[in-house]
Amino acid sequence: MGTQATLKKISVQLNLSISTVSRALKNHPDISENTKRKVKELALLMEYEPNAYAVNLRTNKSKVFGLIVPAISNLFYDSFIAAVEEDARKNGYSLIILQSADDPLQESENLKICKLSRVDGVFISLVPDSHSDQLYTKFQESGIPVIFFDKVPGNKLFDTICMADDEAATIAANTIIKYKKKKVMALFGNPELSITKKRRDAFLKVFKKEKATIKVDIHYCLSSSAAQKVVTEAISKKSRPEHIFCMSDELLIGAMKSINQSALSIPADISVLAISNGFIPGLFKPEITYIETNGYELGKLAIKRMLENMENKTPVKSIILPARYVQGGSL
Amino acid sequence: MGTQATLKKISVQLNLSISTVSRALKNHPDISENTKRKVKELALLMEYEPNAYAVNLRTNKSKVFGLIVPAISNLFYDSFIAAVEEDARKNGYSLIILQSADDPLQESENLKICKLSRVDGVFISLVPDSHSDQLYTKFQESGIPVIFFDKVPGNKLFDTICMADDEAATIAANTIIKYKKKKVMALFGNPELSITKKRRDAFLKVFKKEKATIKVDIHYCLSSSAAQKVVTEAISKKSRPEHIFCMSDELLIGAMKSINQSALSIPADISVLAISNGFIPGLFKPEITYIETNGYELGKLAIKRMLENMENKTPVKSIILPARYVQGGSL
DNA sequence: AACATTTCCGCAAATGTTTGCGGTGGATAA
DNA sequence: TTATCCACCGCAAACATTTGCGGAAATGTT
Repeated sequence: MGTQATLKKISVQLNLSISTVSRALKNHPDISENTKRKVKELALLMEYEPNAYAVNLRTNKSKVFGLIVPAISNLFYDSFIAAVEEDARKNGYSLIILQSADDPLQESENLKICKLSRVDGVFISLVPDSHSDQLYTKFQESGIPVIFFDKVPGNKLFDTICMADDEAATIAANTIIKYKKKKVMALFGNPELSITKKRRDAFLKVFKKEKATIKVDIHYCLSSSAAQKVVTEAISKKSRPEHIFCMSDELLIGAMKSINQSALSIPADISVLAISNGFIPGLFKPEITYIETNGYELGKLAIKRMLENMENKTPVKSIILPARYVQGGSL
Repeated sequence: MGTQATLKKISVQLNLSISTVSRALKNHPDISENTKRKVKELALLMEYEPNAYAVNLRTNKSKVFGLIVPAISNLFYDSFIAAVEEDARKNGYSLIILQSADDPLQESENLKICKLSRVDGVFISLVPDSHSDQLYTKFQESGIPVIFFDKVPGNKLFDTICMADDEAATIAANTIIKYKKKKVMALFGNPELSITKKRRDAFLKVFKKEKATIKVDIHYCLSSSAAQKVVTEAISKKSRPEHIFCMSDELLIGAMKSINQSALSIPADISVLAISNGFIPGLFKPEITYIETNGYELGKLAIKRMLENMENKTPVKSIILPARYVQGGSL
């Protein structure tokens, strides 16, 4: 602490100016090989490390990205974060991670923290009822790229990276039809979220064509336990659903807890299909058939896009990750 | 970007000195209420925000903690991170998160990144075969607290926060004995890890007293799929185990996949007990009985300890979070 | 020998804040 | 009146780095 090496200390030792030392360490062509060597040797010896604060102040760059998610402890987000972190580090960037706890105020707070710590870019997945519009537009205006993923704003004014939500939901619906299920229970998340709307609309659109021979019951559940509750209720009735569709891992977990507590067996008594990150479905017996939403790949795309933006500002873009059908034994 | 508010700009507008503006915003007693008011008003109007880089440079503090884990995408670590993040933010700190990918080199890299970005403190869970000793001792020496959690160094020279590993393993062993299981298969993780050693030793110690009436087969598995493999092999033999113990969620998942693919039913044919974070066991049917290792609570303890260290340096301390037995239906 | 060019390096400003110290003007006390 | 004190404020250094510009010495060119 007391004896941190600085450019100045090196320069004094070698009877050079600070600027020469600085340039020597950066291989500036103005400096002779000889002094470069001497400087570098001493720098190594003194364990010199550039003071990030000073560099940041001078260059007005921090080499840090902000990453805001509703929650870290989530199978989708944690793999997303993992992917972003990997490639960020490879490119000399660090990640400040903030969680909004599904609270719009918290989210605004987090955006402000990003602003204060002057990050070079922001990744964000919005909470329901987000009202942080002015905050992130201000980022954009001041030239700091904001990349939205998963839960994105409705309009087309920003960089967004999403799953192919409609494609996934369409695949799901078509699969259900293909298996000739007539009584379908469909579990969706918070209806305020664009992701929910997209999946629901695409899902229903497919069934609209089926001339009402199929009964589709939509339920909106805000949590895993909520899903468990409605499923328990539904399967206890005599006219219980033949099939349960879950738009997320969270809902799938709730549904499966309910089914596991019942006497019903999958897929004989009731079949199950989900949109999922892929980890959870493999834990059940039988393994659940799902349409994959790959958080890791989404993260890779997001950081790639961010690095592009670091290079040179490109026009706003919407990236969509295609869906993939993974066969299990639940349907 | 071009028009960021600074102390200087405010001071020019009001015909004051920079220092007066600075002090006014900080409620320094030297400044009159009148000027304070004027300064604050203008600051608000101009949307002044202190330049973090400059503050850091001047004060030599960053209000940032580094957090290094083997992997983010992990049910234990992500809840740990979530807990730390919550309380860090409440106290004005941000979190830089780095993953070591079970690679000692990566881990050293991460420590260096923490050093370069001059974090105010470090949380770290070590990878197997970690050789970053010099790195983190250097942190300590330069007055930057390092708090180890979960996977900690063997010696007692550092702040550590762990589960009550021996207690958990002891409870597990005693439970197995209580249920009169005679052929036990025990799955442990990487034997190089102190956490594995602690759990294994405590586990075996209990059985040592049982005069060899119980057969305990220890297996070390480095991954979920490795666990799946050894379990599949074991239960296919005619003298298959009556019970499977898993020291972690990861191993439990592998074991359960194997059992689910077999015709064996739990707990009739084979019983299961795990040490777990608590999320995974609830997904199976029947729910798995487990001894809880609570990542979230561990995180709360870790950040609390860190904040204590920020206040004033206290002597090295080892904190242990007691274990809790949670009854499921698998035993 | 005079001039031009290259090679190598230092000066000083600039980034935005914090903070020790000193200074001014006015009120109060002796 | 002079000394004392307080309330209020500014000067300037310091934090460590980057970078435009200019300049001296060495080398090359006529």
